[in-house]
Amino acid sequence: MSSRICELVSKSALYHKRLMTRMLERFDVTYAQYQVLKVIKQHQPLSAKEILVHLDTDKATLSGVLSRLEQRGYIQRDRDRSDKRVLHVRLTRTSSALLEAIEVKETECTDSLTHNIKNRELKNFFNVFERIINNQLRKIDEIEQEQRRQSKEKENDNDEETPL
Amino acid sequence: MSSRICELVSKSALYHKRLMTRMLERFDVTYAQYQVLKVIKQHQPLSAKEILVHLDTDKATLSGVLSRLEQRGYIQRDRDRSDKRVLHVRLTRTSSALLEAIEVKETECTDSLTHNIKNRELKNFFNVFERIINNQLRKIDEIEQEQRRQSKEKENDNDEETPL
DNA sequence: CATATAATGTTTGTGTGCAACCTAAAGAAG
DNA sequence: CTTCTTTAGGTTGCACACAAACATTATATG
Repeated sequence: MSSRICELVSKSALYHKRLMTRMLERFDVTYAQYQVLKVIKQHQPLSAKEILVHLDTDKATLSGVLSRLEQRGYIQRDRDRSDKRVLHVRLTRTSSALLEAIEVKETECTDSLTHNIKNRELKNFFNVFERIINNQLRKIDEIEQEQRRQSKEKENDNDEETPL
Repeated sequence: MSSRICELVSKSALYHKRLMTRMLERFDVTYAQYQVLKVIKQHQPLSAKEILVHLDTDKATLSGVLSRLEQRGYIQRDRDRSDKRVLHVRLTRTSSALLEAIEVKETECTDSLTHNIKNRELKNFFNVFERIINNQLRKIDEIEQEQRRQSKEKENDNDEETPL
């Protein structure tokens, strides 16, 4: 029965991505790009690191997405003058207008997901879902610690063979 | 509020994939590969097309995964003698044994997701989730039809310019 | 039989997702 | 000032998602 959760979550995430991709097709923007653009819009100007805080993705992935967005003229990347490591990312006029149009379509899509679901049902749904997600996080932690222990043991074994 | 669904679904799917990836790390198998192996185990021997029925993925992706699985000696691919287009895919001894071990770990992971959730709560959760997924599918259909109408119109426009 | 069409897989190209490594700049310690 | 460490971001390599084009083999149809 528990494995049913994984099926539903995976399937639903797949469909969500598919829906967004279809919706974004005619705007010629990918879902990942749109998510980044939204964050930029809400907080611009901001650095790459700040974008990451809002997105649960990876800096390597983000770097690629930003490159493509800049190439297409959707964003501007400038270095900070006092600290030349950090970026200042902001939208261009083109993308600001584009985002307005997309956001309308997006709410249309997300709203359609709940039209036959009562408020009370939804509330319980969220409640259980959040507990499940916490369980996921806990289990991930548990496994990562397990791995760390094992690799530390291996490291110690190596130290014995090749000491300082 | 509806957009909260998308957040939770995306986040949970991400965590699920992360959990499975961590769990599979020491078996040196990716999550996609494991999913394919599981389907093969349950129905072997079977064709690539039949694998796709059980997986909601793409034939191009599957082709790559199967190549890698074959390279590592986890599966065997033979052509059907009477219809040389179709494959007969089956596990090797190595992977059969491996799968047994992995499946134990997997149930351990999935079971941990529900340990603090009552049966009734879970039942309601599934019920709502399934309705949401249906709504997702409906909306995807709606958008795909919209796109088809638009591309058909464009096609007609082209026909007027370049008739037979 | 010959040609058109359909079915099964593979290949190719673009965009992620993610780990591992690299660079340049900033800060800290001596 | 010099060296060590940390930080922001970029690059590389591998696997996958997915669209589109392709090859091969079957099948339908004239």
